[in-house]
Amino acid sequence: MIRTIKKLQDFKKQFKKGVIELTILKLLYEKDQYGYSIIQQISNRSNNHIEIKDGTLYPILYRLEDNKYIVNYWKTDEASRSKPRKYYKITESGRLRYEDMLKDYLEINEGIKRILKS
Amino acid sequence: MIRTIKKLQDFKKQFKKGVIELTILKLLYEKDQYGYSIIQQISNRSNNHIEIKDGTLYPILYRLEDNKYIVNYWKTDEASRSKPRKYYKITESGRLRYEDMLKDYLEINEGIKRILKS
DNA sequence: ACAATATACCTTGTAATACAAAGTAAGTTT
DNA sequence: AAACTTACTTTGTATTACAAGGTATATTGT
Repeated sequence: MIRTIKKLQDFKKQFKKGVIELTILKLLYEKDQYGYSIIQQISNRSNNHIEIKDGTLYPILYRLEDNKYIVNYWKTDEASRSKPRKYYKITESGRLRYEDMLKDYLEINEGIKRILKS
Repeated sequence: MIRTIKKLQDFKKQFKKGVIELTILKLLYEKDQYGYSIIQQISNRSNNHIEIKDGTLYPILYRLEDNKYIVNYWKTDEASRSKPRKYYKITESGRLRYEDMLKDYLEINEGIKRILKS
């Protein structure tokens, strides 16, 4: 049998699969945000344990938008900037999505915990 | 800008990415097992919250084997069966791999928890 | 004022993952 | 004998996060 040997993926990267979307929805659930700010918040609130790349974030935002979970609008901040930032806002269906995801996440997490202990 | 709209993947499936490997290594860390038994144990110990398909498990086992984290041997059980089963055994490097993965898993998990609460 | 860095957004291509769906064959149950 | 479960295998596919490239404006240091 011929099998090409594949290098195992970095596991931090693996563990992030799926949960990034969950964390993004959570942050937008809390308040409207622009992309760059989401990246920083995820990094800060996770004590720098979770870092996501902008090249990862933006495609996820478009995906969420295509699926009507979020919508965007451009906004120029009063402060000093002249250049507007692209803000994202969660929709009602996005909130439901988040709640469903969270439920499943907690379930899977509970299951894993049970396997890992003992 | 043209983007093909992609349906978002079932999230239970997503959350499993990466952690399946971790749970398999954990079970083999405990004792030698054959493939089918691993599937059942993951299901049982997770209270049926995590179900993996045989078409998912076996390729992972081959992957782990290619990477020298596990080795296999055929064994015929005394009991009654005449057909041998393919047992897998974790290697020393597999144990290290498990410990590294666990560390990262817990770290990511802690980070996510911090983002989700509040 | 100028350079360097940070902010903010975007796109293309790629490797890895879990699964569906198919198959083979030997046990066990009815 | 038929039906079901156990046990292992393979091929093809959708999705995901990222690397690596890009553009352009804003801010900071000297």
